[in-house]
Amino acid sequence: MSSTSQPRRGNTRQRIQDVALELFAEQGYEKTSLREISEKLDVTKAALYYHFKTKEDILVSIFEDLNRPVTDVIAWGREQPRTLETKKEILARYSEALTKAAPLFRFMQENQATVRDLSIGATIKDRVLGLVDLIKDPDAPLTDQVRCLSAIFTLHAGMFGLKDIDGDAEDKRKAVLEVAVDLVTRAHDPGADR
Amino acid sequence: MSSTSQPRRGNTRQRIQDVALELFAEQGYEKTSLREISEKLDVTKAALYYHFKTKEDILVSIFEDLNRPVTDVIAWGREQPRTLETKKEILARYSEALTKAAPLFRFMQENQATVRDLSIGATIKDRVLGLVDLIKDPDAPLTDQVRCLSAIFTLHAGMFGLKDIDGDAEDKRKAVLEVAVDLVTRAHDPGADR
Amino acid sequence: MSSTSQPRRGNTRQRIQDVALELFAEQGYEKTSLREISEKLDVTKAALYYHFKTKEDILVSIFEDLNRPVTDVIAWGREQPRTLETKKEILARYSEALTKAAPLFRFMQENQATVRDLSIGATIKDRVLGLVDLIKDPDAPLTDQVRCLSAIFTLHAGMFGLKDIDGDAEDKRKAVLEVAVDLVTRAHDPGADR
Amino acid sequence: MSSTSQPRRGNTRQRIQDVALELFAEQGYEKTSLREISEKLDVTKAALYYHFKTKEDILVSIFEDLNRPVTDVIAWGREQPRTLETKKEILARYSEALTKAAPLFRFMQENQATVRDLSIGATIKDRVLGLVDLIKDPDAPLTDQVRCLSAIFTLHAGMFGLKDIDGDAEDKRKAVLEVAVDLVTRAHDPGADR
DNA sequence: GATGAATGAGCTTTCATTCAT
DNA sequence: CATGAATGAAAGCTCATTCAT
Repeated sequence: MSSTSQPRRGNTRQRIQDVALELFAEQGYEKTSLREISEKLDVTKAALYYHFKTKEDILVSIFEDLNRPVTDVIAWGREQPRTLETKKEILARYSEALTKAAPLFRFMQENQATVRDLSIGATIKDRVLGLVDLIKDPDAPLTDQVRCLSAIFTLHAGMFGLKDIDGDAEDKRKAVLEVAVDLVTRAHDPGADR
Repeated sequence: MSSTSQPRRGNTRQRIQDVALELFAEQGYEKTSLREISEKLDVTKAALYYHFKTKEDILVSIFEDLNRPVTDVIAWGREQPRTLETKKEILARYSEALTKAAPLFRFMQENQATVRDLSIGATIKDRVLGLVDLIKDPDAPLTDQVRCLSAIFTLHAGMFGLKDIDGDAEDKRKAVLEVAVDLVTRAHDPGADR
Repeated sequence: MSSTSQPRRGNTRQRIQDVALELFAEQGYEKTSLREISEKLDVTKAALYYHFKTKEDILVSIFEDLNRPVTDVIAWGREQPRTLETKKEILARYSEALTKAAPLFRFMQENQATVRDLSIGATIKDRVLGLVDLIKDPDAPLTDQVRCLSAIFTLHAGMFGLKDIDGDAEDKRKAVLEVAVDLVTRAHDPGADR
Repeated sequence: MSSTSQPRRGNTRQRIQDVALELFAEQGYEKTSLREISEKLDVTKAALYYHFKTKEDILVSIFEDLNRPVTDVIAWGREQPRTLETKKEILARYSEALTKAAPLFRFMQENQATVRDLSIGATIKDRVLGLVDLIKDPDAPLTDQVRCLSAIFTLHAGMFGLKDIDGDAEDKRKAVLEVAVDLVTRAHDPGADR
């Protein structure tokens, strides 16, 4: 009586999150139905409702779990002096955080319209804005402010836009980080090399 | 004779496209129903089907109309010498094209997951790749290739990521373009100032 | 100015009937839409409404045109003496009428449920009953009455049920007729060869 | 505890099949909507989709359940010697099978055009052809092959074509069977009484 | 003799969600 | 810890039909 069936431990909640994220990232949030998730898990739809209150709640819980590292980076950044060194370190940590929870961030990137008016929407926006604020100087020339924004978006873009360039994944990540760091450096210390 | 039950003018097709794009951009493709579109136009859903074969077809038709300028930029770029001047001009033209059809590109940015497996998905990917190819040198160091990618994505990001920075819209556009040009310049002529 | 387009004569009504019957027989009445008919004819749906009042009206008109021969057979039969010779002749004429308007009768055979509550439904039933009445003797033993019914249905079945038997179409028709005649003969003159 | 809002018994699936078959037979497949079925059952349309994947699936499930006896007759026939006795027995068993699932077969008879391109279409054709093959000799004269076909169609026709002849239902069935047997007998042993 | 534009009703299907067991 | 059965709402889509031009 202990064969064929699933690993009967209390890890169902986790499994739901895993499968859900996989499908959300692959197909988008709206196009993924609870039926699909439950079938892939070989449980009933009702089982999902035992573990989560709504479909949105599944996504929120995933987000809350995986977004922690990013929150941490921001929290950490807020307590550091606003030096160039700090900014570089923020980028490095953010890059790493993104990489670790790549499927979630890919999902968020590709489902902005959906995510925007879900409850996490505001959170996400705040997060990115918080990051940018740590890096850019509101009194700097517009161009330099754009550079900082661009640095963050470069990290984002680096996660998906490089599939068609060949090279080792880690190498690519480093190159992306380097470009971002470069942008922020130029923004931080304008005139340095122009 | 200009009131109640407006006299079926011949511009319905255009009006459908306008309203649809507006709603698609605002709420996302999936969350915009044909009922919503038709109600806003004060026609029946069936009327939409007189003008378009499917919901997707509405989007495709909008895309085909508004994407033309971008196609043109790529076509033009392909026939120019691959000089730095050309690259700058491409960025400038692309920036302008994006601005002119901002709602469409905002929509595409925020609905990537959806758009990906619609029929226009491939077209879009090709378009961006085509642009990047015009700008980057496949034999350049990875970092410089990333710079080119980053330049394009900076233009994209500039359309929505700057709402929280104040300043005149046109000023911002120029700043964004300047950063993009700078990135490409550094990629084109590496070592210049490092 | 007289090339590419359709044979611009006033034969549209006829062409509609032809195409409609073809599609009705092929796909069934309900599954054939007016859009399909009009597209195949390269006219608009509205054009169909110029020539016919409703979809049903198209079918009715076809029926009225093609059913005439059968009506004639019955009318003729009613004025003949009720001899075996007459019955044989009725079967022969009916067989011929069926063959000539095969698509219509195939259609009616395969769409009984539909046709039943169309306005022609009653007509059709009357027609078959009328035929059977000409052939069977209401006072004959049940078995012989069934033989007469069977004779008629054999003619019907012969139109479609023989596709998997090989042989010349006309040969098959004759064989079918022979069996039908035989059935009626046995019913007419019971005990003859038993 | 037996009134209002009946206590969701476990027989809903069966009830759906019953009501569906009733309506399909009465009005035809296309003209019967799921709304109609669900209203007659006092459940929602969505409930139907809990039990069946599609409208077609409802029909298929009915067919699979009720067609079994016919399949059995053919299977049985295939293992018997091809004697006249066997053939008679096949007809008898087939007649009985038809009678027991009369509504289904009435439906199939009257909705051939519809059923033809549903997934059961091929099955049905094979079934009739299988039966005919058990009875007719492919080397016999064409007329005798027709007799066999006619025998089978006589059984079919007997189910609906006799409503206007009075007499006890079982008597009529026997008469029909007798005529069919007679046809096959004459086909099996040609020349006997001609 | 036809078309262009539209409608109203209806269809099959899908979805997130609920709740008694 | 989960299921079986069901719901209410809505979606995308198709159809026969109408009517001014």
